[in-house]
Amino acid sequence: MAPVLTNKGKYGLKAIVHLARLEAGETAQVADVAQRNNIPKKFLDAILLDLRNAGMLRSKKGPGGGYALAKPARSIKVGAVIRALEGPIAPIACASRSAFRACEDCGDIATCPVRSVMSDVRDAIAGVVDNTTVADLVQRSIANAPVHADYTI
Amino acid sequence: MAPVLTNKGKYGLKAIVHLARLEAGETAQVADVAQRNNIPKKFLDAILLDLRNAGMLRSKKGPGGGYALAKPARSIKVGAVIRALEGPIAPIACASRSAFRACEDCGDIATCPVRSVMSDVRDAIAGVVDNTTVADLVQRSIANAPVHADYTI
DNA sequence: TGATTGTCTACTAATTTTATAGACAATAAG
DNA sequence: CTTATTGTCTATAAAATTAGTAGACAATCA
Repeated sequence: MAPVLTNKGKYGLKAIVHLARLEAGETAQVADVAQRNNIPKKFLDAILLDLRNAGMLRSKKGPGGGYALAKPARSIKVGAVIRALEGPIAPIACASRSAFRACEDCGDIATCPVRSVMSDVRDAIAGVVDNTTVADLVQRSIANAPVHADYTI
Repeated sequence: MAPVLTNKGKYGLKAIVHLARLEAGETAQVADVAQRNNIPKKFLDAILLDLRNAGMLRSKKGPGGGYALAKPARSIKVGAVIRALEGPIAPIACASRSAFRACEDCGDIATCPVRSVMSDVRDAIAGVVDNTTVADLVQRSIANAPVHADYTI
């Protein structure tokens, strides 16, 4: 299959997890997030801007500025991040709820078997990404880490 | 998201459902399958060839030739069709079982939260496409069709 | 032998992804 | 109020992928 999650979405998820791991009130600069996660800085600029415009991040310009979450990590769904950066999650437009569009080659939507199974796929994907939050991702990355990982060289 | 199911996969599914609706022993020519499903003929050539090489279809050249299923529709999984035409179903290579590949920007696969949630998505997608057969698609397209559809003008 | 139908390679066009460049805007510090 | 810093935004370009086409070739049947 064609990639569902492009670099844009991957970088965005990594970045928002990075921000979710900051202490309360703390901010991080784009350059720092980019360097620590091996993300091209200019590309990350555009990504964080999208997430900010979607209401998930807040930002501050000037010296000491940077980015932070705009709301609690547990209230930010992975699906919202992906939709903000990549658009609808449906594998094909005719199976999308938010951006339905019929195929030009489709004779009858009601009887199209491709649409039927891809609707099921859409629901299955949504079932995962809309029931997983950024807070869950933070917890998993910690849970999977070796003990004392922070203290190794 | 980037499209998961490209035209290639969509056309392939439509074509194999078309073939599954033939009567036992019957074959269909590429030109006919293409015309009836609004698929570019030359493009469909390549698609059916892929499905044939994957062992799902059999073909016969020359006058009276054509394509037919190589095995019962209930034994052909939608997932197999998609994998044959589009490759692995995982949204990202690091979450693939059949074609795993680590991201270049990834520091540690074990703690990567993106990989974690995308593995769940992969499993969710596989849960649908590997539990749906071409026979199921045929049945749905019939079940959803209006009564006597075959007799309307 | 000739018409028909699938097989296969090579190629091109269109679209999407992945960035990069550079001007601009806001803010803090001196 | 000037300067350095950091985010904002538009425009553009390179690379990769998808979508489709062209045309020669191979097998089969009448």
